[in-house]
Amino acid sequence: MTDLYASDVCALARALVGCVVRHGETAGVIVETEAYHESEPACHAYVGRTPRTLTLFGPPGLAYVYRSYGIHAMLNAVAEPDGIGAAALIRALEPIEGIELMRARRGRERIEDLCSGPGKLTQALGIELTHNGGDLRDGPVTISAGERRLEVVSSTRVGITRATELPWRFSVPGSRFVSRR
DNA sequence: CATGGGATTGACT
DNA sequence: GTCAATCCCATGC
Repeated sequence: MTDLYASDVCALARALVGCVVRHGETAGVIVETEAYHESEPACHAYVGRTPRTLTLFGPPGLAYVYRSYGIHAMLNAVAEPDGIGAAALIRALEPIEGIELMRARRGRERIEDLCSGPGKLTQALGIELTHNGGDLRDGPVTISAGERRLEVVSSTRVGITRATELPWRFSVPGSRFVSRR
């Protein structure tokens, strides 16, 4: 895992599928990710270093958490060597621990509704903007190797308006826990 | 200092 | 299918 973070952001995004995100009592297996790199305009780091994007340019293995649409927190794993702005967005999880707590935080019962989207999973795991800049190897939010080997397919990213042609979305085919529209 | 947009979600027609 | 919620911060005057 440690070496993976420093590698190419697409390789990291693909490798993260099947890994386990944990925060406190809650945890889930990653089933969907997307890669973002400073060289393409969909990435926040495209505009260069700003107060908001500082974490993206930091050392690999950090959590980059930002607020989207004024409402939702988004969890990313910073990739590539220190000084390069890139990160893998965690888009969906299969819930495995703390499911009752997730239900309470989400106000939903169906297990498919708990973590099937980037804004949903941060709410379910209780991840906030204060976790921005934290180390994913030390916590409080951690990512660790999973036990299962999952099939992974790539496709185009969703919810963006620029660089929409890049096949930088990675997901488990047929999983009922991926985000859907 | 004012403004506008966004890697989304859920409620509603 | 449409649309509002809501806030950080990048950008421009």
